[in-house]
Amino acid sequence: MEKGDENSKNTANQYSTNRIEIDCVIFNFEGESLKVLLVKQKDNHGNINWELANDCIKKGETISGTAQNILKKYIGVDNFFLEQLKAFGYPSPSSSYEDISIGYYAMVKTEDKDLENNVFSPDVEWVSVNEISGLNAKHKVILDYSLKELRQNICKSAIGFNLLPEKFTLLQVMHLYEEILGIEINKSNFRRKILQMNLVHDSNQKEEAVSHRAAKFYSLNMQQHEMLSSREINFNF
Amino acid sequence: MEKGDENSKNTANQYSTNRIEIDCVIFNFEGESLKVLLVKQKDNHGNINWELANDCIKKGETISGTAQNILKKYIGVDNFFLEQLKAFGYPSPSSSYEDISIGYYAMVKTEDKDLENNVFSPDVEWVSVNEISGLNAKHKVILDYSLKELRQNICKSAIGFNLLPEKFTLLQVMHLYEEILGIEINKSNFRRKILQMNLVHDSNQKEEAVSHRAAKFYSLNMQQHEMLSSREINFNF
DNA sequence: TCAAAAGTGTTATGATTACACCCATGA
DNA sequence: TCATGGGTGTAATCATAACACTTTTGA
Repeated sequence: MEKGDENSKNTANQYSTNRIEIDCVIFNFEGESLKVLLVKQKDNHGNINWELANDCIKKGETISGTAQNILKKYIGVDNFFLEQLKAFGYPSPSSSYEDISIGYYAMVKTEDKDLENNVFSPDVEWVSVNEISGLNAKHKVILDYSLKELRQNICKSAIGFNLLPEKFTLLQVMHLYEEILGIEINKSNFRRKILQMNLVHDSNQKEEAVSHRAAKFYSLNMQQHEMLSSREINFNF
Repeated sequence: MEKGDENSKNTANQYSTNRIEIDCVIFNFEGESLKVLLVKQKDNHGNINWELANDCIKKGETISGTAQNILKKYIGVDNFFLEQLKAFGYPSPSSSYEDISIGYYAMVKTEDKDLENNVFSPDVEWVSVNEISGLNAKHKVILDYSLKELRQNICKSAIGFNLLPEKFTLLQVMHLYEEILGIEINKSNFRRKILQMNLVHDSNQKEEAVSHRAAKFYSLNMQQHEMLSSREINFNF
């Protein structure tokens, strides 16, 4: 129980020698469905296994810097929303110290998703959150946690708009909330609510070439940095 | 940017050699004020410095296990609420890898606080959150984050009751919320709200020897494990 | 009998819900 | 002209806020 009585292979004795990895749950909203970027990996037996985008922390990198670099590597663009979830510990196969993952979640705008081309590796896929299978157990825990966090946070802040293009229709917003929260929302009540929040403003543009009345495009009435803190937003449906 | 090209002093090469510490913000509600346990520490120059209860991860310990052991060491009792905040990174004085703190916050019931005696060290103090000074910068960040988290979580779950004795009056609950949220709450509206939530039940006991009308004691109508998940609680004042 | 805190009741306001309806457009 | 989705209006219901009031107790 006293300090300094542990094995000290590491230069920083007295400190633990846990292995640390950064894992990113990268979200995208496309075709009415919430998707996550998964990376294909072959294990020693040649079996295919999916995992979250991840990397270890490089010399000189901060932990959030590592997460940002993972995003840049897989997504190419660099206007994304990124926030830490928490640290996850799990038994190490090779050490008596737990392995540690620091989980992050990110959101990428649909319009930025000329991603398929940018991604260096073909072993990458956007998978609907409802259709994920073969994700390793440790990453499944992080994914589930990120979904819980995402659901909570889109209700108390405007971060959900990071999944939509710059210009969007009110119904797109509604479908986003319906999909992520797994609920049905009344259309007219949703419109009234979001409009009187003064959160979006009319861009004076309309849909074109749709086979029904064209919807107005709106854009978000808020700076990126205001998203998480500030402004009392309450999307309780 | 490729894996495995970093310096590999550590046995676990390819993995980083960040130093990790577990920090605990331990809350207590006493005499109408929210307090935090701080530990006195002398730096190399003999100056007094306060820090959060902390330790490094011992061999064979999980990260949450380390946090629990910190609680046991400083508090003595072992029925406390404990939850992780997140991982914090900050520049290391001695390495090009960031140092990492995994922050936790804990709540200790007032009645369990025959703590002053149990605590092994005299260099420990309960300080009102409004009166904290001399806390080192890294721990200040964690403390501030824990307060934000605490404020959010007591509004959407019943975890705040972990700061109260088993039997409490409705006004005690109200004062707890007023103190933590830094607001004033209307008494009759608060009573109506909490009673119709069916969250507490009348214990058929009353205050004794008070120089005013004795208040009823209530107790929480919920199991510990239900606290965080489940049950739609909404303490929006 | 007074002060202090417990505890009750009432009304006004505002948000949410449910639902019916009209509008614009391409096929 | 019909189907489809965009968009408006309204009445009922429910939660909240504000505030005035009564009750119980020890000093």
